[in-house]
Amino acid sequence: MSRSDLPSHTCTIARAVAQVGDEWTLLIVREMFLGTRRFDDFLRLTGMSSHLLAQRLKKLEAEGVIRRAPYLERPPRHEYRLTEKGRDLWAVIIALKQWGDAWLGTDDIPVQIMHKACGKVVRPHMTCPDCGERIEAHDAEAQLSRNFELERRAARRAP
Amino acid sequence: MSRSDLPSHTCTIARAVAQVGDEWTLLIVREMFLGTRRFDDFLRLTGMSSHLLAQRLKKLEAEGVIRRAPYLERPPRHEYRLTEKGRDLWAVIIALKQWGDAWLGTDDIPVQIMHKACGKVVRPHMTCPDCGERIEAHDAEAQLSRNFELERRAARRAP
DNA sequence: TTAGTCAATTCAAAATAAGAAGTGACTATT
DNA sequence: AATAGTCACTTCTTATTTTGAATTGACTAA
Repeated sequence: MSRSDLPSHTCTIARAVAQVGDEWTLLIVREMFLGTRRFDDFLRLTGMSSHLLAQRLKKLEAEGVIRRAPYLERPPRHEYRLTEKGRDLWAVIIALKQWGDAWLGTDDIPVQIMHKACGKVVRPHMTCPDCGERIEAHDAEAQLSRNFELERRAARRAP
Repeated sequence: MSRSDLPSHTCTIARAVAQVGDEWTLLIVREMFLGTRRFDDFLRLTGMSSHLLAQRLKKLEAEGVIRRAPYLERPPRHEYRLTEKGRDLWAVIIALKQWGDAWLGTDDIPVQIMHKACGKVVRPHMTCPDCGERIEAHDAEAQLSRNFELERRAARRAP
């Protein structure tokens, strides 16, 4: 069985994790939501090495999460911006933030979210779109597709 | 400036990322939400190496995200379960799932979420707790604390 | 002329991960 | 009783990544 045949890779969670489930990548995406656009700023604000930053930016661009936008022709300069696919990662970053605030925070909450429509600082949470109630782990049950279920059964049998 | 002084580490998002922002760790947590509890099952269902699995489980236990629960004394056997802190990662995993379904999915959605209260399969999303509206990236504005803002300004100046 | 900015690339050394094999305490099967 | 199998790991060697420092090239500002 090859790596990509594993049930972990049929799963869209696993595929998402393969694209953005990496320490530096998530920090880059956080920076983008805070408005950072330039190579040197990413470097200084995250503390990562330039080598790795260049690599990650290339990967994210190839995946369509960010795009390079030239802002100067001579010398060639450009900035990095989130694509729509990238902006859609907002919920992931916010979920991490809420968890961090709840379990790893101190008295100071470094980043707060203001809902433009309300004008208020809020703590967004996961909601059922059907009944409008907040959903957490114990309110939900995971249902596996037939396909996925079969793959997992096979994987558990064969080592 | 030492690594832990970087503004990336004052930030609760960065701290969350340091604890769980890693490919294999996120896959382990996903497995736990799917009900997996035993070493060998994690191995087979994720495809990771036993070395790395043992290491990650140790780290997650040390951080209080999971706990070892003995279920047999002789031979000593135990399983791994999420703690409350671990279960609180649900929103992170679901946010990743929604993103994966939207941007990396095929026709088959491998994992669906059923809201127990409704009995319906739903796609949870981030909501403003104040007005109850769905929130996405463009509806929100990040506000940095005075402290965090100052740290970032310093980091941008000093390379 | 010298220093500085920006967006990288290059290179050696250190850290981490992969993959295979082995371990120890059992249970189940022949 | 001997052999095979399960579970939860650990150990080992080899390969891959990451770090950290230095360098590059096309400019601008003092």
